[in-house]
Amino acid sequence: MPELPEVETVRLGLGPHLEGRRITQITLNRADLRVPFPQGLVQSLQGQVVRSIARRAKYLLFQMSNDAVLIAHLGMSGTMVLVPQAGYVPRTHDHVLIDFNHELRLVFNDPRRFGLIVLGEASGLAQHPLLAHLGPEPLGDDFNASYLKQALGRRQSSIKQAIMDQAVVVGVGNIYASEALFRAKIHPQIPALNVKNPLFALVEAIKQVLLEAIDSGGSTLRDYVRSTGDAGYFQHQFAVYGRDGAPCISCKSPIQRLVQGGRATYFCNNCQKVM
DNA sequence: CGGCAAACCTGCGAGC
DNA sequence: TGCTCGCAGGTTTGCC
Repeated sequence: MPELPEVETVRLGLGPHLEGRRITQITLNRADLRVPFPQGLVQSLQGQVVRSIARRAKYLLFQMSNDAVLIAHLGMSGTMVLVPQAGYVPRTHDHVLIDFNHELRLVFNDPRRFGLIVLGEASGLAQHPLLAHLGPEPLGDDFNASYLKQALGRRQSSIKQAIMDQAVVVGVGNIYASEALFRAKIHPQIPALNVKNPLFALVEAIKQVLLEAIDSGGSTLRDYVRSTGDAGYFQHQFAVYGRDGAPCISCKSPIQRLVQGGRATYFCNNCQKVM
């Protein structure tokens, strides 16, 4: 499900409600998601106060008062929704419940179980195996055209697959890769090393589309909802994603669909020609 | 190291 | 109504 804008929307929704709150109870309704829940997960977190909720790439990082960090990933279909404990109605795939004082309950639901919840430590968190290999944040200053030029300089794979590689830049998934390439007028099948001047436009396109999507609360296609349970609405702004056969918003020629690395890519063959 | 297919898992819509 | 197939916001693994 979630790419950076969706994860960031969840983070922004959870932070004000959970920061400063104490975990009073944790319920694990199964033993694992993509990976087993760590031994000691409950003991490490129970009774601790959430100091802050951060995000790195598509990971949510709950910094606890005891230096433990709850690292959560929503996978393809995960959601984190806050509900009043009293009003909670169990649903299929509610795998983890985290209760806070003042009767708040954080519900982690994930039908496909591609998400994960593990533990890290605040000190040296960047060295955690899940985080160590990640590239720069797309909204930071260190993600810029000169960085991207050196990062892609020897890449034979397509530009679309390259920008979805979390070692190149984090947070860009299948939707926003297509959308950013459309905005930068770059054909998705061009080998990454062949993209020269448009790299500046691509950097700007990635930043813009992610920021606009965050402003819209993310994109809801199937599973994703905000921490309030409400849908995002950036899906109504898609220029190309899921629009194969429909007219390009710029030139009216039909949007094309192809498959790259097993993932659907949408693009305008007329507008996206830049090498 | 690079690139790519397959694997992980459930649900939904399309087509027969 | 009910089956099968294909497809879905991600990441890892194993094979060339």
